[in-house]
Amino acid sequence: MLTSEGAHTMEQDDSLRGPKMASTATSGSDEAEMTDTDVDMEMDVEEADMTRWTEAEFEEKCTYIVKDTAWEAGPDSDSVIATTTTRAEASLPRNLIFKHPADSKEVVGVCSREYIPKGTRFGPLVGEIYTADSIPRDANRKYFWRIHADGEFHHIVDGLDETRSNWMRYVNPAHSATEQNLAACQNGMEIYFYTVKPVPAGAELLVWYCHDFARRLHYPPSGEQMMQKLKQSLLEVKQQQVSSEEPSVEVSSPSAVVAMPTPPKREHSVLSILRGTNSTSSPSKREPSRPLPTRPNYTDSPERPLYPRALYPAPSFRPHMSEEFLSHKPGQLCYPATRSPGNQSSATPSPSARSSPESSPQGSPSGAVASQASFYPTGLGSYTSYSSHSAPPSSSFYPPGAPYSRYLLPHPYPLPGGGVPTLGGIFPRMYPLYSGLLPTHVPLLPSDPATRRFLMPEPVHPSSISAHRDFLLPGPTSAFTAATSLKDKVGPHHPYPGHHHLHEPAHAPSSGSPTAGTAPPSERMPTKPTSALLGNTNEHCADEEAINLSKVKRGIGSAGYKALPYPLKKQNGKIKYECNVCNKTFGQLSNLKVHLRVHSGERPFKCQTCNKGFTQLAHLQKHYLVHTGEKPHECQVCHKRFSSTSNLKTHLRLHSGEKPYHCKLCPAKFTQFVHLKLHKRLHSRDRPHKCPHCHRHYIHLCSLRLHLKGYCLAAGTSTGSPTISTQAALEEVHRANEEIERFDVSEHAERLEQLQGGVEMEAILEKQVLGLLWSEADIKSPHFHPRRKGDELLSPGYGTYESSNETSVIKMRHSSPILPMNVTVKQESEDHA
DNA sequence: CTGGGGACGGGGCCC
DNA sequence: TGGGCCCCGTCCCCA
Repeated sequence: MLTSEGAHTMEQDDSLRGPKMASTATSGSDEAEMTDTDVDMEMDVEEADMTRWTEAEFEEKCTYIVKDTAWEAGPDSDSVIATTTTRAEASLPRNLIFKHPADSKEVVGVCSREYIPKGTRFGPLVGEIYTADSIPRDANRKYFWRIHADGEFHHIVDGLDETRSNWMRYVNPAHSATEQNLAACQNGMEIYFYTVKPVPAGAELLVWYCHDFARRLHYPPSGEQMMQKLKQSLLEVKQQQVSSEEPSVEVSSPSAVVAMPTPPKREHSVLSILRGTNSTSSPSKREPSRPLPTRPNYTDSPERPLYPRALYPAPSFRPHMSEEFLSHKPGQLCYPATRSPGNQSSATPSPSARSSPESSPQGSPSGAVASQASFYPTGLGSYTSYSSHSAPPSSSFYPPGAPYSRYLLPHPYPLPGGGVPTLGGIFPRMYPLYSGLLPTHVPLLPSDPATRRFLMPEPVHPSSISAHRDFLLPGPTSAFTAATSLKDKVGPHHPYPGHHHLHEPAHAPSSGSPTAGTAPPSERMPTKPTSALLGNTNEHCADEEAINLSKVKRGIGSAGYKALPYPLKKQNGKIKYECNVCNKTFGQLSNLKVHLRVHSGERPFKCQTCNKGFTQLAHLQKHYLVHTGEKPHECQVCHKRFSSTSNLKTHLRLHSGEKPYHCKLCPAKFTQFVHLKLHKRLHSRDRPHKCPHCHRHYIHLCSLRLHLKGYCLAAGTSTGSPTISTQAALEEVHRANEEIERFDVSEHAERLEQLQGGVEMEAILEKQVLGLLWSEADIKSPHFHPRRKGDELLSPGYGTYESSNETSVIKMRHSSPILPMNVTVKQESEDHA
């Protein structure tokens, strides 16, 4: 989608709109309760160079909180989730997505599903807690995170065990300040990751310590410096021809983890890495819980430098999202719940390459190169090959034309020059040290004001004001869609508000749903829509809300800051949620979310038997009766059975004799609307007198002439029609035409035509058919019922002209408001013609 | 053409 | 908030 012509559509722009936009909108809202200070603070976040922030500042100023997806099923639970995924994977917030290598479901990184604003907090990091005394002697320290209290070491949070840690363990370390988008901070006794820059959709989350944290651990303030440091060390080691049997140093205390420059035990020799060969040692020895995966070896060339994959990406390289992602199986995207335990065994080569900056960043170069996938000994210092690939533009996840490509709203994020990031442009960011070897002309992140403006346009809809950043309620698909109103997101070029959402496969239902039983384990019937991909529209857990942390901490009532992801209206004192596409309003947000699937085309509920998709689970469940043949609804009169209540109700009309669909042109009545529609065709046949301006045609010329006497909207002023400017006036004209139609099919028109009347006659006709309807004298009368049965609208000479529609009491006016129309039977409308 | 039924979409409301 | 249930409406097919 890099070449998509829609690269600059509003949707994309809007999708990248950040907190600044939202807060700006908020500040101008009537509903806004933000103080100037609040706004300033948020502006601070937007403008600030967060790399210099203290941990306290992160905690105080950052605006959004994204919590983990609830982990309700314990490891011993019988739930589907528990049996198919680990806690670490299941905890992934929905606005994030795992990165997988090809042909493997191993998690090798974490990417954003969509735009994530600057100042977003993830966490806290979850893992096993070790005190200085409880650290296992043989502990793998690659996922260690040190917690300090009062300047002293307090305990370790170990993210090694996927069943006891959360998704944050999978976040790869940042090579440099350029690519770093997360800063790890300790707030209280917890570790959090804060976005230090806006994260475009599809970008990989790459973390490095915040200043305070790094200083506390005696680490370089940036991954770049760490890289340089390690690179230098590596060269030294190389010169010394360190053997692969280099003894490792066991670290026996947490402090040693930090202070000691000695790396933990390695399995890969420096030599082997330099040769681009794998260590002969078994990966599983080193990483029992995460065996080495089998994956393409891009480093088998001895000529390749430390970043072989960066420099020599395979021609067929593409970011390794899940297979499902690439194969566009909506039901099996990288959703934690769909993961099977078996897949997890194919772990990445170096789990340490993951999220733990604590493990032993200061490890020796030998450690850094011990694994081809790990240039840093452990933790943040470890760089896996996969992490090197980092996050591609979202479009890279979806081949052009892929069914899901259109669901990625932020596709290629727009660039100032109108271009989009290319693969070549990605590598410099991923591999800053070697960026000189790759095209660097395409910036990847907005660093200049112009770009920022481009990526974060001002709000376009006043109602988006409500979607300020203080409280980000998850949108249909993501925690961050709430940051902007849906209307903003949709934009003029984007009729599908939910398209930026990935179809998130849902976990299988635990209930005895009729559809559940037939689906194979791998293709269980979803119980939750995706998207938000909408949203995954999806269907967000309450804990997935992004909350304005700063407001909360300031003790400001949350109610006044609750932002709504959709434009609001107040009707009769009740809040209504308005669809930005069709302007329909809904009393409940959930209804709107479901409704939005109509526009997005999202059909997250798929029948496993016939693969048909549905927007609602209930529809799928009803549909399934087709396959089972079940007809749960029985007619109590004839005991005939039906699959739906709707059809039973229609059927019951046969017994009751009810025919609610009346033809307005003749006495015909029907039990079903469709029958009325078909019937109506009869009335439209053999009408030779067609209006030259609109679709109407009449049996009699006099009817056409009457229609042309100011009642043809299409004719406009050329025929003397008044300019119709109000809805009420339109309705009046519409009803007038209905009256003309009724007259046209009546026998009175037949007789009138034979009279060959002149202009004077036509005037009389108009007055008779229409004029009386809105005579001021009659309007003034509260008892005016021109179409009341038995009334004679036409002069005695024309006999009685009576509409077949007895209840269509038309009350017209020239300027006074239209009186209510009593309709007791269902009438076909013009739209149905 | 009319009548009957099947299937499905959309939305409201309640929990 | 999201799921479940219910209802209405619509389209299609067939006798």
